[in-house]
Amino acid sequence: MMFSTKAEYGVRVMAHLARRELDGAPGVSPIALGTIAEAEGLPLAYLEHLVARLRRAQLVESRRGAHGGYSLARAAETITMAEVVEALEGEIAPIECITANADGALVCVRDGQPGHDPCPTKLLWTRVQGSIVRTLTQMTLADLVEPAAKAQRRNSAAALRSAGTPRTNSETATA
Amino acid sequence: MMFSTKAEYGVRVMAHLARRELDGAPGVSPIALGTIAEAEGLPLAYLEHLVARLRRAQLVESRRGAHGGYSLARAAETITMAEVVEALEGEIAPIECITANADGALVCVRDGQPGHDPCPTKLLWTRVQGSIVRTLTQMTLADLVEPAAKAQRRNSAAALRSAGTPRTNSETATA
DNA sequence: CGTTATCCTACCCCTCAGGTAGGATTACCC
DNA sequence: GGGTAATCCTACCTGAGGGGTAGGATAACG
Repeated sequence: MMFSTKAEYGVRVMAHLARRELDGAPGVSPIALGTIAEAEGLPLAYLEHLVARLRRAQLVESRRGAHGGYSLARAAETITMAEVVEALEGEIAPIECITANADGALVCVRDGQPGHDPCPTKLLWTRVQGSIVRTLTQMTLADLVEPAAKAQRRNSAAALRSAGTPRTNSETATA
Repeated sequence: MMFSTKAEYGVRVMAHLARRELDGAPGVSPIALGTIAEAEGLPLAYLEHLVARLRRAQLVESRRGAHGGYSLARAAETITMAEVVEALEGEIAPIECITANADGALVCVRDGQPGHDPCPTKLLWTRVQGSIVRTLTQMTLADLVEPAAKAQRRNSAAALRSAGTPRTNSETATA
């Protein structure tokens, strides 16, 4: 596996927060981490570390003390999965030598040594990196949660209006 | 970094073999690993492990004894980078729970537990996996080596025919 | 003031990446 | 056939990092 469980668990926490934000009142009370840990079946003490990264990246906000907890720092539609994964895992790069300088240009650390062409393999890794980052950037937290929330609304409200909601294309799993 | 140096080094070995195949006579003597190790500045003993994986995946062929070495098992145009990376790193999956069953369909190991929707995050990881595999599959070893070989021919033969070779699009680095 | 939560620091175990070492085997060449 | 140059194979080592635990300090309710 290429991403650790940091990304997996952390994304689940973010999804949990986003889902709550769709259901409940918008600015209402934050969710305690213990609640999320229990619901997702993940160890609380470990989630604390992950959520600390999310907080430092200003993706979640915290309220301390009794009735404290976490909530999204911004609307789910404005949070890209690239931000989330990067906050959890660190910079996204397929291998060490590929890095992205300020805005998007991919460079190989061995560039500028005129002796040899930049590693001929650079072409490969830059493409891989580009495709990963593009995929992660195109998808927002809201995209992740929407289908589930829609299904839930369909179940709980039992077809208040059975037709009409336009089909989003976000469930067509890319094979 | 998401791929280890196994992928990085191994790809460089494959590129080295492919480049030699373009230059020299096609079916000529194989290249000793020591030669490659020296040229690429990589430890021989470690490359032996990597090339063993490539051999088991039938991507390279070996000849033992004096004047032995390695050569590509197939033409570079028919070897996709997905094969190479997978031989070196094992199955390509962004996280543990996502795997690809026989032919391309991506499944989450937690699918089929009807209690909860398959992890809502599945949508994210399947997309990431898809984009990585797609990128890796679309590119062949020949694509990697062609630009370098072209530049080299341009330098050494000093414009035998200065025009005519149709432009391949493989150098447009995706930003 | 007690309770409930976030915060922070330190530690721990185990796997695996990354590499070394040393020998067995095979094939060429003189 | 014997030296020699290569692949092959197994075992081992070391450090870093993943995946947690533990315990307490701090803050906000009531």
